Amino acid sequence: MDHSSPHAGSGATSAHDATRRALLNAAADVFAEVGFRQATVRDICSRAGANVAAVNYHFGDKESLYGEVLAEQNRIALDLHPVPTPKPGTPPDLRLEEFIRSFLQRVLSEELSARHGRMMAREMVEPTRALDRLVAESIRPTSAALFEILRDLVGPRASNNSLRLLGMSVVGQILFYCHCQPVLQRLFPDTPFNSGQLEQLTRHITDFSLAGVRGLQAGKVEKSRTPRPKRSPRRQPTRSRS
Amino acid sequence: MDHSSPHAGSGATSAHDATRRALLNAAADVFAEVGFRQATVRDICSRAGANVAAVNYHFGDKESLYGEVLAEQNRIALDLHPVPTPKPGTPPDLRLEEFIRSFLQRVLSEELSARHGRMMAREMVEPTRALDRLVAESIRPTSAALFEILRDLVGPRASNNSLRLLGMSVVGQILFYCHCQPVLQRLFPDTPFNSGQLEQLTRHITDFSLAGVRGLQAGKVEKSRTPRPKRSPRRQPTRSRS
DNA sequence: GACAAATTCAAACACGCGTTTAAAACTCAT
DNA sequence: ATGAGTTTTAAACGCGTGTTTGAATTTGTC
Repeated sequence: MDHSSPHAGSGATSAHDATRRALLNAAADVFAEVGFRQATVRDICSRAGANVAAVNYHFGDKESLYGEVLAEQNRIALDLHPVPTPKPGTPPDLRLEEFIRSFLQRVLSEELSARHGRMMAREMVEPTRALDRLVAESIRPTSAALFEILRDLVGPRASNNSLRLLGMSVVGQILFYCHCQPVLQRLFPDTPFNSGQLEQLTRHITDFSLAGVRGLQAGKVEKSRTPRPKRSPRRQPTRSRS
Repeated sequence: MDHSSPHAGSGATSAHDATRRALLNAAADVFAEVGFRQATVRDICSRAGANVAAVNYHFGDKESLYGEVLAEQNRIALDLHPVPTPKPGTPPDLRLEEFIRSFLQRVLSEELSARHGRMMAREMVEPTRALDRLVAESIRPTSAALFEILRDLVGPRASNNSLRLLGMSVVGQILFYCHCQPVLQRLFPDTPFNSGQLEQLTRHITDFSLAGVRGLQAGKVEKSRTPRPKRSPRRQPTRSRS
C-alpha cells in the first residue's frame, strides 16, 4: 500500500532516475534566474522535458526540490572551490588571499554559471526556510575559517566584536559583486565585473583588506587609551576637523 | 467615457486624497517587507483601510504604485540624510566619513523603518523595471560623489579602474549590513547590527577604508614597476592561465 | 437642495499557480 | 509472454492573484 515514497531519500537508488537529474539541473537554472517564489514548476518541468507532475512525483513538492537544488549547488561549489585548508605555517596574509579567491570563485565563477552565488544572494535578501540549513552547513564554517585567519592576522588580543567587524568588511567587499550585478551593469556598462576579472578582484580585495586590517591595528596600538584619537574629536555628524 | 484617469499626474490635486496617502504608506510597508512580486494589492488595500479596487483607481496598476512608492521612499531618505556636500576645503578623510555615515543612515536608520534600504536591496538582487530610474536619480549621483572623494584621497593619477575598485570596496562594506541582515541574525543572534550600531559601523568602515586606500596607495608608489612584488610570488589559483 | 463629477464598494472575471488524480506506458524479473 | 511495480501522462482541481465592472455613495458647486 505504501508507495515507498520515491522522493524520500537522497541516495541514488538506481540508474533510470535521469528525470530526477534533468529536473535538478533545470531547477537550478530557473531558481538561480528568477528565485524560488517566482519560479514555476511548469517552467522547470518543461525545460527538463518532463511532465508537470514530475516535480511532485520525484521530490514531493516545489519547496523540497528547492532545498535539494540549493544543497547540491552548494556542494558542487564547495567541491570545485573549497574553503582552503592551508598547511600549517602558511602566513595569514597568504591564507587571506586564498580565502578571498576561493570565495569569489564560488560565487562568481561561471563554470558554475554563478548559480550558487545568485541563489545565495536571493536567500540572503529574502530568505526561505532553506536558509537555516545553508547557514549551518556552509556559511558558519566559512565564517569560522575567516575568523581564524583574521585572528592570526591581528593577534589574540583583538575583541570578538572588532574581529566581526573586520570579517564583515572582507565579506562585504566580496558579496558586493554578487549582490549588485544589475546595478553595476547599469553604472558601468562597458566594464564587466564577472568571472573574467576574478583574479584582479582577488588581488584588490586582498590588498585593500590587508591594508585595512593593519591600519586599524596600528591605530589601536598607537592610541589604546583615548576612545577616538584621530580626526573628528567629538562625534558630530556635520563638523570640523582634526 | 474617459474617466480622465485620476492616476495620471503626481500633483496633489486637493485635500481628500487621504486614501492615496494611506495606500502609499501601507504599500511602502508591504513592499519593504516582502518585495514587489510577493506583495498583494489585497494586503496593501486592507492595511490602508481601502477597497481592493483602490490601487487600480488611484495608481493605475500595482507596478505604478510600486514605482511611486520607491521614488517617494528614495526622496524621503535623501531628504532626511542627504549625500553630504561639504564646504570646500574639507579634508577628504572627513568627507569620506560623512559620506559613509549618511549612506548608512539612509539604508539602516529605523526612523525610516529601513524601508528604503530593504527596497533597494531587493531591487538590486532581483530588479524590476523601476531600477533604471533609481540608478539614474539616486545611485549614479551618489556614486559620483564617492568617486570625487576618493579621487581627492588618492590623487589625480589614479586610474578610473582602480578608483572603481576602491569605491566598490567602500560601498560593499556598507551594503553588506543591508543585504545580509537575515544571515547576520542567524550567525550572531546576540549581536544586533542595526541602526543602534550606526555610529560604530561608521567609524569602523571609515577607518578600515581609509587604511585600505592609503595602504594601496603606498603599495602603488613603493613598487610601481613590477606587477606583483609582494607575497605570493606566483599567482596560482589551482589552475593555470589567464 | 439639486446635480454632476469623483470616489468607494461588493462582486465577479480571467488567468496562472502548485498540486492531485487515475489511467496509460513502461520496466524487468520470472 | 506475463504481471506486479514503477514512472509518465493528460486532465482537472482549488486557490490566490491583479484587474474590471457597474452600481452605490460621497463630494463639491451652484
